[in-house]
Order: sequence, then structure tokens, then C-alpha cells
Amino acid sequence: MPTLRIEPPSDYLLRRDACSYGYFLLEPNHWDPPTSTFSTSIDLGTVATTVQVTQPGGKGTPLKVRTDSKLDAPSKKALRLSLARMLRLDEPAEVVRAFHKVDPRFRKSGRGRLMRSASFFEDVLKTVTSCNVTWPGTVNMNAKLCRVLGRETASGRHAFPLAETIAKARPATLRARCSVGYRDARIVELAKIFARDRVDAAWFESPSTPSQEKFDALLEWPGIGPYAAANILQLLGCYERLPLDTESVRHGRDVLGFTGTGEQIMQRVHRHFEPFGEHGFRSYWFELWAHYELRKGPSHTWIRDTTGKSFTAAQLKPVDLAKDLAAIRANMNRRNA
DNA sequence: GGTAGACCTGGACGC
DNA sequence: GCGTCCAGGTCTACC
Repeated sequence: MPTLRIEPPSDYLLRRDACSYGYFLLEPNHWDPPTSTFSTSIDLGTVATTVQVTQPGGKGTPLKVRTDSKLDAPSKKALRLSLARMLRLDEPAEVVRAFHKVDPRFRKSGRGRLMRSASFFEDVLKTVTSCNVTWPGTVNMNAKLCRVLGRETASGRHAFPLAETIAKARPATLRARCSVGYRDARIVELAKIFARDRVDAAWFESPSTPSQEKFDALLEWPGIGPYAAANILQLLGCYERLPLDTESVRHGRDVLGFTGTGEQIMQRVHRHFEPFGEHGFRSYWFELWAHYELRKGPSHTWIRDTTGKSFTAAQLKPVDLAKDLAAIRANMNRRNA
């Protein structure tokens, strides 16, 4: 099996930094807890490949990347870029340290990087498939999109489909075979926008582009509202705006102890994270993530088809939340102390 | 500008 | 097994 070696940032820990956002549980991604192996399938344009990523030496040591097929030089380069994007290998240790200065609660665990997709397009679609649906629905949609439209690799797995492929699909096909429901036409329209080169990905990815301009541009796309745009912004590395949803209201009410209407709680959650400034979303997300881990164990132990299908608070019964509330609050207080 | 209702799927629940 | 209800963010029509 062909192997690549990638030098990560000095503080990089695969099992922590790959299992840091829900997308690690969505196809085409897979985390294998017993072997601490992250695998995914990526369509590189000329070929699709399934890769297995491990870090045998532990924190800061090289990543070992095995591919299921021999790649030529341009494909290897494309693969390295995709993995760097996905695993946030382009985010140096200093950036994470800057976050820990603002929010020392996560210095000990070292949390700071949020994994994302191999491409901007996949991030946008994953966001759309997470809107107005419960988590199992998102899992299902992504699995079917890969299986129905994604290119097959030598190992028999499927990559996330390219924009060009979805752009050619009929909305009715997506609805019938991928269970995307009313999102069908919006997803095809989004794919057409990307496929016809109407997206300047470099402009969106650039830290020098004002995030407000990115936000406004995203709102112009079909299926992208304020929540989705804010979520895509954090996936682009702009953390000052919080994509708050019903999950945030639950967190505000059940963990932070806020009271009032959903709207009032959401505003209080916004204010709560304002002091973290440009790192606001990291603070918010890792606080939420810590809550999940308190209930379900460390994220690197989650199994996609069991724990991974039920990890959001929406899946937790009120009686369970009440039972654990004291422990959760005590944990947060310890961190705040 | 603000608001109500439709959109669709899958899980929970009652029978 | 079947029917009903509900959760979830965006879009559109209407006031």
C-alpha cells in the first residue's frame, strides 16, 4: 500500500484534532477508535482514493498516510492539500496558543483546531444537509450522496461527489435516492454555482477578506440562511460569529442555566461568548463538545454507527439531562475557576 | 421590516 | 404495523 508522510504542526494530535467536529462522523469520513485511524475517500479529479491516516509516534510526530492506489505527482500534491485543509494542518501551533491565551480552559486538553471537509464545496453541502433536520438525517443524506453520486475508490468506498457531478443530477434523483427532501433543487443549484466557476474559493478562504463580505456573499446562495452562513464562516476559519441554533438554546438553558424564551436565551449565549472575540466560536464549540464528551466519553472513542448517530443534545431525554446537570455545571465551574 | 406557514424526513409515541 | 406528532433552518407570501 503506497504511503505518504506529512509533517503536522508541533502540537498536532490526530485523535484529538480529527475528532473535533461532527463532520468526522459523516461519510466519506470514518474514525476507527481501536486503531486511532482516520480514513476518508477523496475525489482528486483524475482519480478517487481512500486514505488511512495514523500518527504512530503521538503528538507532533509525522502523520502516516496510506492510499489504496498508486498516485502520480499531481494527485499526491492534491491529496496533501485536501488533507491539510480537512485536518487543519495549515493552522500553526501559535494560532492555537493564541486561542488558549484568550480561553485558558482548553490549554490542558490542547483543543483548538476544528476539522472540516476536504473542499469548500463539501463544507457548504454538509452545512445544507445539517439544516432543519435531526442529526441521523444528516448522517443518512451524506451517506447516500456519497453512495449514489460519489466516485468509487479501489477499496470499494465512495468519495464525496464533485460539484460537477451533482450539477448534472436531476433534483428528483437526489430526493428519491439521497433523502434530501425539499433541499433537492437547492443542492443542485449550489452545485451549478460551483461547477460553473462562479465561486472564487481563494477569496472565501483568504483571511484578508472581511468576514462580513463573505457572510453577505453566502446569504445570496440558495439554501443558505443566517445560521448556515455563520457555520460556513467558521469552517472558513472566521470564528467571531456564532452559528446559533436550537442546540445552542439547549446548551444555554441546560448547561449555562439561562432562562427565558428561545430568542432571549440565544441573545444571552451571544453575549456570553462575546469576550472571546475572534475566537468566540472555538470557545462556544469546545464548551458544547465537552458537554457531549462528558456524556458519551472522549470523541475519539465514538463509533460512527452507534454513539455517532446520537451525540447531539436533541437525542438526549430530558430526564437524562436533569440527571447529569449537576455534574456538567460542576465541570464548567472547575474550568472557569 | 416582521411574521406565519410550508417545505421533508425520520424518530418517538400511542394504539 | 400503522397513523400521528414533532423537531429542525430557510424561503416565500402576506401584512
